[in-house]
Amino acid sequence: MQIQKKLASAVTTFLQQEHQLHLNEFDFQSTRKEFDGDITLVVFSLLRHIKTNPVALGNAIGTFLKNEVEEVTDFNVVKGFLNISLSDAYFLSELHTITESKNFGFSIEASEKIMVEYSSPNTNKPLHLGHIRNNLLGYAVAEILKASGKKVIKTQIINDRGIHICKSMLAWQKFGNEENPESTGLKGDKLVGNYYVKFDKEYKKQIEALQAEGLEEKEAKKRAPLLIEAKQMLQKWEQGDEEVVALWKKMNNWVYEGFKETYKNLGVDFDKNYYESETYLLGKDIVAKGLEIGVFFKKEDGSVWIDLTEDGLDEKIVLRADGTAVYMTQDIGTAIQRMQDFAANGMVYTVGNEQDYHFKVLFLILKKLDFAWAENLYHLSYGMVDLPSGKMKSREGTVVDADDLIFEMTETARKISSELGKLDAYNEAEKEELYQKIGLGALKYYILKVDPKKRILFNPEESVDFQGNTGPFIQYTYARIQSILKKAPKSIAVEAYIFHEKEKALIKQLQLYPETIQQAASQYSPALIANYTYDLVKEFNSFYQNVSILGADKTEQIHVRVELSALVANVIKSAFALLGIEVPEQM
RNA sequence: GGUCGCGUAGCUCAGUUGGAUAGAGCAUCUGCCUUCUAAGCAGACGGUCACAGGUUCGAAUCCUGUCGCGAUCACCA
Repeated sequence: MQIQKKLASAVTTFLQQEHQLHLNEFDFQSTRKEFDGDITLVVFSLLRHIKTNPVALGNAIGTFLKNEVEEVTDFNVVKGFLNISLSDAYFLSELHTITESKNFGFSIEASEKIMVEYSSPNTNKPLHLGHIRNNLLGYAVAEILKASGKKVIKTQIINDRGIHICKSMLAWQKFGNEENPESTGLKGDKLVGNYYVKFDKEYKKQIEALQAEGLEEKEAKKRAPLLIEAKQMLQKWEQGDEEVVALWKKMNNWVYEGFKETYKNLGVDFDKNYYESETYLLGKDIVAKGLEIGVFFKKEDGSVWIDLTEDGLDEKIVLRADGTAVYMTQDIGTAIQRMQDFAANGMVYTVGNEQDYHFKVLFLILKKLDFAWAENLYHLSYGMVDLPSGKMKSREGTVVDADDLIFEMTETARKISSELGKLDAYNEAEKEELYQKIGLGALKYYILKVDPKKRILFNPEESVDFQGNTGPFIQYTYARIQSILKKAPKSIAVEAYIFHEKEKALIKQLQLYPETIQQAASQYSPALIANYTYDLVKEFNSFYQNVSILGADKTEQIHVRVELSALVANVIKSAFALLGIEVPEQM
């Protein structure tokens, strides 16, 4: 903030003149509501350098600022806090500055390029609430990074191969009767997911049968024919067996069609998809090279490891004894591939906190392999979404399905909107669109307002709120402002003005938007944007309810208040766009 | 057991380089629609900031220990 710099430099001058002290950094904070003033200098921290009474020092600085800085109109000192009041002229000029700035809050795009990975689903089951959190976080962080001035490439790696994929393939082959999305009317990902569950059910039956014959559980699990067949199928797939590959392609395509629909409904997208089937062998060369230069070492059985004990971690395998790739091998390869493809400066991985250790190791390995960009890798680790009953488990059917949840949110929005009955001007199609906006807004805000690293307890019995600190509340405020703007007179220039306290509070809150974006970007936290927006909206509603805008006494009041309202609306829209939430013109 | 994360009002959450009397929403209660949309506003009630020490002018915030919850420690991903 400009004024803060100006005040700081004045304080520097004061300390130099009066105390022969050279200080540039001071502790400013916004003045708390219960005190008079707009900005506060914390005098306490200066006492380290000047042994004096904080109140006396505060008064001296206050007097100096009032005389020397034209924006300062008054001050008061409470304990060690110097509360400074700023002039109406200052607020007026700030208001105009914000109005005139293009893309207020956004930084100009620099050359730095960041890849953001998110979603990265398995192709054997539909997306669930956990994926929703992942998708919303990844998308929002990508948008926030863009706003903060970075170039961003959104990507995902689709986990389209492996034993778990073969399980659903096998179950379909055995029990599917050639069922397909058309014949069943099921979404492709749902259909395939059903067979994944089916596999597990039949597999468990076989285990039980074997146990009844006297086998130990562990042994029974290994010997169950279905698992053996699935493993064989995986081998065939790796050998390129035509029939298996054809089935694999067919079923994966069903899943992709399903995902496409879910992503569309969720409003997320990607610039580039990577497929594990195309990348899982990458990394082997790197491991070979790393072995040569001594970053890795080989054990007697031929497996390759890295010793991270000096870094406080363990030994970690990077290649199996039989020479096949593990997850880590693939991730090393994919990271390098991506950097080659896009010449990015860094990468953000949106992956749950259960993989904290994996990414710690991955980043460390890449550093040891001496890739410069390895310094700029970040694991956007987020907490699990749990149910009151505990963890969501696809195989046990205890998941909250993404499509179902989106549908239910839309239905709730429909129900509430109908009861309120304010939408007579809309036709049916417009109403549908609005219910989607509101329902999704509620869901997205509900998830994004929480600090990513905290886990979320989602209770399906208690529906997501539409009142209070919620998406719809903020959307509603936006809609209200639009209604005012439609009725507002043409704007005129206002030269002088006496501000209402609530107007000043709004300008102060608006000023925080640019730094909030920077903070959210550097901390990879959409929650900061959500909380900022909520504070802004809360402030606006108080203003709206207590101060007449279009019915104000003086014309300049109408104009300033309309201008202020328009700015608030713009920032709501802008901030919500960062969260992937749309705003309605009316609701 | 080792490592990492979390613990703030009945519930869900803010509180960011350590700052004033710890804030919102939900729930409960009280007012406010004849004025710009009441999905709102104004107010009441509600706290041992898990616990115990320490650092200092000042700690929910930093340090140490304890307890509780979660994750992780696979030739799984």
